[in-house]
Amino acid sequence: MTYANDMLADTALASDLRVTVMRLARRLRNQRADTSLSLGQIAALGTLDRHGPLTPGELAAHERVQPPSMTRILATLEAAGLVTRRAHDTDGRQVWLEVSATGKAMLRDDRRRRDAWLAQRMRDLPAEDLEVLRQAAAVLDKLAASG
Amino acid sequence: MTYANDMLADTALASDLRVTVMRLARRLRNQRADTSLSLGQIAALGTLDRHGPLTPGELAAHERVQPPSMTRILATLEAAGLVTRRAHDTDGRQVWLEVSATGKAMLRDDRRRRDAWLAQRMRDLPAEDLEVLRQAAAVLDKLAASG
DNA sequence: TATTGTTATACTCTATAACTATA
DNA sequence: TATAGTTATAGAGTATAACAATA
Repeated sequence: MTYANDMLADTALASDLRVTVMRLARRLRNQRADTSLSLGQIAALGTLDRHGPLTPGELAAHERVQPPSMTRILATLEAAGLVTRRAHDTDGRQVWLEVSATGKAMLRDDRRRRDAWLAQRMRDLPAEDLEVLRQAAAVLDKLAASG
Repeated sequence: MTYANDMLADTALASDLRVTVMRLARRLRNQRADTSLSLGQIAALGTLDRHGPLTPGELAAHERVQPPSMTRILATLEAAGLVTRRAHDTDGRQVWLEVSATGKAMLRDDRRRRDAWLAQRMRDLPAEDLEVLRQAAAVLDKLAASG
């Protein structure tokens, strides 16, 4: 196959890559820790952990859900002791949400299990494949961030 | 942590790669053609297209949903003229499902749009990055298929 | 009696609309 | 009046349980 910077070839590669990425993502998704939390709940918890204290409205915007949906998600997370709320400094209508120590531990555990699954499979790869993955991680990141 | 150094490095790479793959998959997923079909409906149609004539039960097993859920999905796909059914040869209880010409055209269009989005972004990458992606596609495929 | 597929019904998740409290 | 968050209610989507037709 002589690819060069041929547009047709790029489209074929894009097609292959898309199918491959989606397939691997499906495997990784199914590998989630067997907690009682839903995917949306885990996602909200993760976002709150990464982006520091947020108000319910900000968190809803981040997760691309409507405020009432976030209210429900938060009710579950608070009942499980994973998220705490504290008063806003200046605005009595708003609230600040934070991930509790329990919540942080849960996220760490969730990530650890997912990483372990992938790392286990990577151990079966030859060294040159690992080198390819190292370089690919950066390039895939560019793609995900672009546009 | 009593990991060997290379094992630690692999775990870190696994973590990076997992986050990256999931992020790109999310972008690709959101890039779907703006049809009235849901993700589950598109997935069922695609599976039926790839794996030839299937019975509702077989298709449900493939998609990891329960038979009643598949019944509902099929009702929508048939109403839209994307799937047809025909009598089983020997077993009167079973039915064979097939993707109609309209359904095949819809799938082609859906794939074309997704490929176009990714290919467009790949055009902004330097040649050496494309070479990395070419090699990575094969390696990622191994990972997705393993275990 | 077992199996394939459908219908009946319930649960989860998310949405829009209406409400309460602060600004 | 406008905004942040919650409560009320409705619409997808999938599940289990019960049922009809066939093996």
